[in-house]
Amino acid sequence: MPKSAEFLPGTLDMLILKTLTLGPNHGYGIAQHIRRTSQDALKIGEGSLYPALQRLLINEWAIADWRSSDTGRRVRMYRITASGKKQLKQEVESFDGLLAGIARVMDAV
Amino acid sequence: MPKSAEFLPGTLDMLILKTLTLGPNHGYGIAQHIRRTSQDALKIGEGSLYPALQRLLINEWAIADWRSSDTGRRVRMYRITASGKKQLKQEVESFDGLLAGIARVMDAV
DNA sequence: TATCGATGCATCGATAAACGATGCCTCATA
DNA sequence: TATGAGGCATCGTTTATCGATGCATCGATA
Repeated sequence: MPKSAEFLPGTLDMLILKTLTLGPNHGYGIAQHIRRTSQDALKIGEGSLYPALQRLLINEWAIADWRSSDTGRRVRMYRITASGKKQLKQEVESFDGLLAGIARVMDAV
Repeated sequence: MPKSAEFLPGTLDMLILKTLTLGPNHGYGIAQHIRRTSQDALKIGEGSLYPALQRLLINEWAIADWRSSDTGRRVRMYRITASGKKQLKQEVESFDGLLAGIARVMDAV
């Protein structure tokens, strides 16, 4: 597993993909959205964020293009693909399954 | 994170500690209990199980002693400690917090 | 005008958890 | 007597995450 379980490892891609279903977004914006929406329960560092975004691109679960303002400020906008939506659905199903399993163990008497 | 997310990384110690609150148990028995109770959702391999048990011992969240039958069959029985129960409580709280955060993100519209 | 904090990109090395494979032993049963 | 289940454990590999670092833009404020 991860270096330290700051938050649940393995769920990052899912969270990012979910965020992208709300509309195209850029890295920093995605991280902010996750942090705010989770009410600070999930703080994703940049050292986790950008590698995760690379994974999404490599697997073609998202595409990206650069937007630059006239002043030279550049932003990389990510957009979820159809394949990404399929992947998200699978990850949610798998996550829910694991969660149900964990719940059964944790509730056992 | 882990080599592959066969099940949610970071939850293994919690699951084992929880299992031990049901009574002393040995490695194989713990794994069986988790598998059965989770209805096969969680299958923990031996390459994950024994290192996890070592962690519990090192942190003194559990203690262990060998039981051998007259024939020479040996079993290592694990027992949760008071410190282990405290740790379990903390892990459950942290887990629930993360879960709530994830839920908020995944339910966002 | 200089500085500071937020925004924004990205990489690097370290860490550690989980995994599959492997090896060895006992025991019951087919 | 071979097989499969029960039982212990280790080894090497993989991989995700993390903190630190580096660089640049921008608005506000001191």
